[in-house]
Amino acid sequence: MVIYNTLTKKKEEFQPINPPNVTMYSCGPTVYDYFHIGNARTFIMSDIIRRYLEYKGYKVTYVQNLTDIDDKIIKKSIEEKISTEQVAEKYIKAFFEDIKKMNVKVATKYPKATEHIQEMIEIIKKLEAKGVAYNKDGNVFYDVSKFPEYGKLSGKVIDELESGARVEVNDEKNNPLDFSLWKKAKEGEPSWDSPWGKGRPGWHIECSAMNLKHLGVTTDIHAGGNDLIFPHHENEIAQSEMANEKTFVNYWIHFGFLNIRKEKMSKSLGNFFTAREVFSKYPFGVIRLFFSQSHYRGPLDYDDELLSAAGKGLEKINNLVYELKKQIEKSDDNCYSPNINIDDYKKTFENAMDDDFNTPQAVATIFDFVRDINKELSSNNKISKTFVGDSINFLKNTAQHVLGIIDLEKEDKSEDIELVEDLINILTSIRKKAKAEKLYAFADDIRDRLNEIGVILQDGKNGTEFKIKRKS
RNA sequence: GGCGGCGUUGCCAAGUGGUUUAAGGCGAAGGUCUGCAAAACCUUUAUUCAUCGGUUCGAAUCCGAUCGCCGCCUCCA
Repeated sequence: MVIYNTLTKKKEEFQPINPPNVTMYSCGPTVYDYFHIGNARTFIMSDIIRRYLEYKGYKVTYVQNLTDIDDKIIKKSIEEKISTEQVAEKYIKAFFEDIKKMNVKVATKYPKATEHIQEMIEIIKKLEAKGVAYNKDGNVFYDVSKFPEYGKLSGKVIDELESGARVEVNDEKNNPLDFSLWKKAKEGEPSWDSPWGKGRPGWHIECSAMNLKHLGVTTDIHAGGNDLIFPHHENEIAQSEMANEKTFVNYWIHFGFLNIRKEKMSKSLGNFFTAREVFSKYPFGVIRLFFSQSHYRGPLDYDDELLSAAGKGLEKINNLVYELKKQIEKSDDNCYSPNINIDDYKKTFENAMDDDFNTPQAVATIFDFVRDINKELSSNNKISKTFVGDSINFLKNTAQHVLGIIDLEKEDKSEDIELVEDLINILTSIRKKAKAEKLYAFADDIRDRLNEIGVILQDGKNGTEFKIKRKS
């Protein structure tokens, strides 16, 4: 399996430090607001990578942090006249609701910044002792010039950054590129005691601390959006590698942006949709399929037309799932067994995913499979039970467990459903009589009205079948 | 100004030296099935990969130039 590593700008063979264990860190949200659908893309693609590693048999420790103290949270708490804790609590709750809707697997741990203040202080102390950090009246900064490899992730050169047009001016820093490790508390702000006085941590230090505590000195995989490469991840490397004197992360994975009309979706541009709006409009399978149909590193345009195209595609997969589930009940192993080797599809799927998580190709394999199975289904009445079972398992292992676009268990029948089915059967038998007497208008009326409430009637060779259209 | 990415059919999107006269999805056209539909299946839908040059026996894939689009360098997934 190869992974494209931002650090080396190359695809590299994936070699975990301690197989079959894999440690993976995914940059989580700052909980000051609902996250948008662009954030959702990185959370979902990160989830798919994690799921595929598990599919491959790795034991993944997957950590996603929650940034629950920072400038934006403080700003929000002032605006809403509530505490920063209350702001964080509200949006952490929303975060969990949202990722559940997105069918994102729960991480091993969701550490919070405010629960790691002591660990952060320890790292800063180390950096200070090594002369890499300096204290200016209670503000502690990292001296970028002391880390010779600064810029190795982003490909930036310190000298050129300094002459650039957009470097922040801050009189307290020795060098404009130096960044905050510890921020001195301002009047009324939440703060913690530290050797440098009351204050709160800078943004980057939390990830260094949580990685160290929950995943160890060197992490196998660290993932996040493209915009975190610089300065966030660059700074994490600088802090961690200076403090620990070991490689911080072996494989850096970065996700492309979700754009709107070719422009980056962002809070500041105001061109965003929250994940919760989008996920209440489309089922998770549609959105996850949409994301899976393009590569994680590339940009992707958000567009309702494209979402509904993905919806049609998903329906195709779900139709087959429905058909297979029906078949398995009535078939046995005396039935015809198609000359199709499901392992071939499995291999193709794995080859695609092994190549830097090429989900578009993996999805293409699933569609090939769907077409080929449908072909068998349309030319043969009954397929052997083993084959149907294997087909279901293929879809379960790929589309469900790895991509998370379908859910085979979801349709488990309840008693109410049985009653509904009996009622529909009564209606279809009445309709059958009407058709026999060529009362087509009457028959169509039954079909149309059932269709309106989501019950689809389909007349086939063996009589009328029905399916209940799933809402999500 | 520095750094990086991208430009493939009507739309989305894989492919990055020969197995590709370019996968898959959506759309469109025709057909099978049907009382009519729906679903499903079959056929068709890029001799061409922004443009122009070059390297090579061979390029969408490598090199150079040009045009266009986007991102990072400030919080940002």
